[in-house]
Amino acid sequence: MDLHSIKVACSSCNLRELCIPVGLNPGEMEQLDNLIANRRRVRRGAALFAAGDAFTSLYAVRSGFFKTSVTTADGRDQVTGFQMAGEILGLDGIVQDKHSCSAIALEDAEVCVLPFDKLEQLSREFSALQHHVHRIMSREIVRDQGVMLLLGSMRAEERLAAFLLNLVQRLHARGFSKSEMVLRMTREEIGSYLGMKLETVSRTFSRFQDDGIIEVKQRYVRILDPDALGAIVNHASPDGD
Amino acid sequence: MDLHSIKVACSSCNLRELCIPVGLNPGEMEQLDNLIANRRRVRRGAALFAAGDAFTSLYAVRSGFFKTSVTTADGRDQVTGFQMAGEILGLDGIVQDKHSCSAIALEDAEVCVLPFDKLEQLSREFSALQHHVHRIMSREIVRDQGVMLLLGSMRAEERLAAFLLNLVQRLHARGFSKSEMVLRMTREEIGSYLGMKLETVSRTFSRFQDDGIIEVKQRYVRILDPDALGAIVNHASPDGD
DNA sequence: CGGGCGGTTGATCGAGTTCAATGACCGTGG
DNA sequence: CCACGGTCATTGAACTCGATCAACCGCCCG
Repeated sequence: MDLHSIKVACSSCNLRELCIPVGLNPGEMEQLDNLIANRRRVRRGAALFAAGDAFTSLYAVRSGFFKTSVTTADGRDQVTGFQMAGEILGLDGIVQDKHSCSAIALEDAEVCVLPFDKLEQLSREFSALQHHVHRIMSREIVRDQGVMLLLGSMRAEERLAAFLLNLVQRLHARGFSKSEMVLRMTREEIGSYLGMKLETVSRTFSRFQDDGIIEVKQRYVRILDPDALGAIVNHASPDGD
Repeated sequence: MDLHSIKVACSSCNLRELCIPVGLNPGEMEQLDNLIANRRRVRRGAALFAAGDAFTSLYAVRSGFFKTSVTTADGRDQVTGFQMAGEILGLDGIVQDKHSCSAIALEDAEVCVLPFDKLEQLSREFSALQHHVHRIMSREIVRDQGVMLLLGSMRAEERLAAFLLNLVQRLHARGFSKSEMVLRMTREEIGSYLGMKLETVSRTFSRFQDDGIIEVKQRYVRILDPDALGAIVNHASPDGD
């Protein structure tokens, strides 16, 4: 029981500057503490929720790392995102009262469970919380637009460069290095997310390494030349203007 | 003045079964009527809002047809969606109080302006409206996941087939034909949305026509064999299982 | 120490892009 | 009413990037 429902407080959480509590005053945060039913542990490889599951709650990642993916009728699937501490999972479930994607832990993880009916109730009382919920959903929409841009109009090198910069930037916001990281996902998962095959991901990593832009050793990646990476992202055509 | 701010009522709108009012009782709908500041006309080719514009309102498409698109630093842009009557525009603006994409009218259009602060206020009073706003945002997130799936893991034929079926289905929900349509966008815009070049779009149209699946004449499209189109979408590999 | 999963690298292939020319449609003005 | 210009669409031919097929490596864990 203790393992699967641990009472915690947003007000004392070290993610409060990144997670739901952002911008709430102490009184509002206390209400939020009452909302959070419990935490839930998810083992590496296990699903927090799967496509088709009934929707009841949103989840705030407390520790660990997730991927979300959608699946077609014929079995192919597409990774739609990777989520780390402080990020919110489950927004897809609201429309149809069931989840349309699956969330799988890529390493042992822990999430805070936010029963959605209670969150709505509390949002009606506190306009700051209400607006914050709206912002979180809008942020997800904007993020998705960015992924569409990436998938629809970037070449392999640009996609991987954008992916690495995005990842390291989010890790940095959580206190990790600005230039080093250990990837939590396989080449195949990166490929699925970026719309390319695992071999292409691997080759592109190698090319970046040969060019002295990054250092790669399996899951470990170090960015040596962030500017070069940035230049790759927003400079498609190989002309020199 | 009259041309640009026309008072209207959701309660008497013929889109009330598709738009914001869905599921609201008469009292709630009356409140909604007070919310809607006015309508706004947008000429073909003009922007309802552009990336970077201050966010103040959501917009419900009353008539006409829009595209939304995002632009990279280096000038490429990606069409992220097409919107028709009853659909909501502007959700991307909430996070940063400014729009991150542009909405361009593909034909003369009219929208209902929904000031977002007032919508939030009203949502706090009426939980049905609140939940409905959440559903609209979640629906957009799920739609975006579908586009990612399309862009990340489908081939040209599948993308176009999925696109045509989606479009005709939405038109049918609005009382139009189940099999015929006139496209409001160019081949280039379709290509941008689907992550392919206009020539490929055109060639794929021609191939579908040669196969007797559709009839195409410029912007006019008639679906002759919807099942074949459906089979193309969720049956990637050309093996016969 | 051996088995297996994940990753790298090479060789070949092909879907879709690119470049280019032609054709259809539409509004405008002579 | 028709000629003209412009935009949008179609089609062909050559090319290219990334996919596919295949072999091998290396790291981790039992």
